[in-house]
Amino acid sequence: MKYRAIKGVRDLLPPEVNLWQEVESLTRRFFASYGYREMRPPVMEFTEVFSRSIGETTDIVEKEMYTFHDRAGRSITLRPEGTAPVVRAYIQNHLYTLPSPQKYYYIGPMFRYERPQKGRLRQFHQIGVEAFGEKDPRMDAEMLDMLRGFLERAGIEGLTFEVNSIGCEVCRPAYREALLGFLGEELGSLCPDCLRRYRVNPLRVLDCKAEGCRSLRERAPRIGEYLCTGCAGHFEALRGHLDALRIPFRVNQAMVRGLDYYRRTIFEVTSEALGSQDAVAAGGRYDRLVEEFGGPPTPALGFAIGMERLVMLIMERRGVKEPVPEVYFVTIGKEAEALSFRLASEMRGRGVWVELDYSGASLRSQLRKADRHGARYAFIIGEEEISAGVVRYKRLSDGEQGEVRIEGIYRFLGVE
RNA sequence: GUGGGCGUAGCUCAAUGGUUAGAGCACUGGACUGUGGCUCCAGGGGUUGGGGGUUCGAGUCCCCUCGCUCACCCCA
Repeated sequence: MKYRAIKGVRDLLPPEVNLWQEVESLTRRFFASYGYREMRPPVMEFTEVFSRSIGETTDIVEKEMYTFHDRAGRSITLRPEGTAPVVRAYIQNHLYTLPSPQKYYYIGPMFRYERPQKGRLRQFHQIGVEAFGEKDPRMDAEMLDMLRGFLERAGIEGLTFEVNSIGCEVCRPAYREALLGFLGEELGSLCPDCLRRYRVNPLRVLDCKAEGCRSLRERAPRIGEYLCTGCAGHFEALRGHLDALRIPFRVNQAMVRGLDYYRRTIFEVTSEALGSQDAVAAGGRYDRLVEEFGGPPTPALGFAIGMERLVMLIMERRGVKEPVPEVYFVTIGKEAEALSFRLASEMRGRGVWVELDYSGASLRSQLRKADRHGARYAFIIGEEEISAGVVRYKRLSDGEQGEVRIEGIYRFLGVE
């Protein structure tokens, strides 16, 4: 084989692609009732759009971005996530002049240079939503409600909803200091990975799977105790609203986000059926990002759903059904071939899926092909049928056959 | 970036260091001249991922390399 696809990307083929189409159409229908409209930002941006928002020291920016220089020497990056481009577009197109809140969704590919594994690709796809201009915690709850409803409608079960508040620029530094102080006394019992986390992103130590670090977590200071009154009140209200909407959730004080722009609410939806990369969807608030991008102060929040992971879960639950042709023409003789050629064109024009056989092979061979294609009906035409002005139909599921006049084909098929 | 597992026909897999690398499924045709599925028969299809080495002899053993996959890391 001369060429292969690049590592970590894949071809999306039928019948799986049918499932993707279903998911996309559910997205459009379902999100619309929450007032979300589609936005289609480009798949590439100036590199700073990502490095300034996601955080210079995050893994994504440090080692996972597809970055290159265009012919004018500018640094361009294939989007590793969707929020930053949408925020950029929100500001550039003055969408903040429209009545708040402004709610948008997008569907499309993201790119991260990582080692592929189950549920993790270098080109993957997200359904993302962003809502701008509303700080009320009911907006957070509304968004989780939409996410919950969407996943339910997609037919997925056994999901865990976790929420947390990581505070704001006022209270988070205080917690960070407290945690650093605590961990500084315990460096001896940290695993090698956590020694690195201690320097880079200490909050992540709480998330460690190693035995020693886990027991440390019990005694570590908790973010909940360090939230300022604003953040604490916001979080408490959110929990109340989630209860009111009967959204089952768990508070996970160890939950951390990998992107720097998050403030206050963060959340994650996971499934045990996914393997090690178990997050189906995740998101949170980013109340300062619009301002940092040069827009007016605008509270905002959003989430993204991993489409590959979502489709994996749906496939596991109900598989994929392959659509089949309605009619497969089987002909004997030139005259019959010509007739079926014309008929097929007309039928297709009326929306019937018709397949033709150009092989000129034996009747049995043509019928076998009709069967292999999974067609519902074989339409058989030979000299007898032509002189009688009929087609002979054979229902492939049970072999029942008979004749139908050519004018009566559509009624026979239940078309119109 | 690190570690484990696996690379033989389109797919799933056999083959103790020893003939010309096989089977099932799939594909094409026939048995069955205008009736599919079931059965039987036949046919096409291979650089055993690639390179080097050991050996009288390598799909099999050794080294390198590439790919896939799972996990770590990180995340959707």
